[in-house]
Amino acid sequence: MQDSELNTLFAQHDIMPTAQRLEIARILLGAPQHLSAEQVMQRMHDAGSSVSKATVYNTLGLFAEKGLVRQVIVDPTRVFYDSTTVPHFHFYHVDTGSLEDIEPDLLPLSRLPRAPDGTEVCGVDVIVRVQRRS
Amino acid sequence: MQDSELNTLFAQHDIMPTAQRLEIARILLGAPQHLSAEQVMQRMHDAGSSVSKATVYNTLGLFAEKGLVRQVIVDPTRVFYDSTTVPHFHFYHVDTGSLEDIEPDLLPLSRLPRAPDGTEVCGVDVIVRVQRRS
DNA sequence: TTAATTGCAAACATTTTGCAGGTTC
DNA sequence: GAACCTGCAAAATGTTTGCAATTAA
Repeated sequence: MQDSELNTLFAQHDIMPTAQRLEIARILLGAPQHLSAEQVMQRMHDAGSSVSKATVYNTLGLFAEKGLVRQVIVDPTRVFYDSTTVPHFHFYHVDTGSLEDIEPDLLPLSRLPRAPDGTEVCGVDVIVRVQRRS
Repeated sequence: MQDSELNTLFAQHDIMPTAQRLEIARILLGAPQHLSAEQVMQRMHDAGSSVSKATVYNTLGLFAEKGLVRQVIVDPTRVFYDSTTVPHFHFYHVDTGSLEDIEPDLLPLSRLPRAPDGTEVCGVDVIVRVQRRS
């Protein structure tokens, strides 16, 4: 992804571009993937970039709030950030702690139930937990 | 639920019955509900029972492992324990942090995708997040 | 008596926050 | 110069663990 694209994306999502945010976006949005905050930090460190832990957490939180990435909650011990924001579902490999996208047409969620009175749906998560076959 | 029932249930799930475990089971299994560890502790405290935090956490973990209750992971800040173990799905009220069961026939998940090679499905979680209508 | 459970406090891991210093418009 | 961002360290949160004392088979 080019920096010009990223800048457009940031503008569309009302995010002020800074060096650290662009760096984090380059890592996370470079491919369809699911990374935890720690994994993002690790990759930045590997790439020789120096960003503080607080900034990584705050930036990922900001990205999620602004709709640039999606949080995936499958494990009480850490949040994953998903670079794919179009609706789709996940396999969660409980042995490895990794996420895998499910092709949307493989899991037809034909109709959603009506939301309870006074509420509206703001997200649907489907997680199929899988383990190594015994 | 009667103590004799609970004892049978414990035996079926290979759980050694102790006073604290029965107490926790009475609270959690008394109705279809979704409680966090802290909520269980609160209820025990309200009922005048004294059980340590560690025992509550360890007991809930044990119940989940033995299949007596189900963990529901919807919020990175806490795990809920669901007294209903038959397959079903959830509304999660993001405003209140509470869970509500979805009637199974209202959400037809007709066919699951095949699990990735070498893996088998060990659980399916569907969470419909809802918020107060704006 | 031997194994298992409990309770307390301390440890843990992830995430958030307060605040001083720096950057951007 | 006003508003915002960054980074460090400290705090907060939910959960787990080590270990001595207790309880159960």
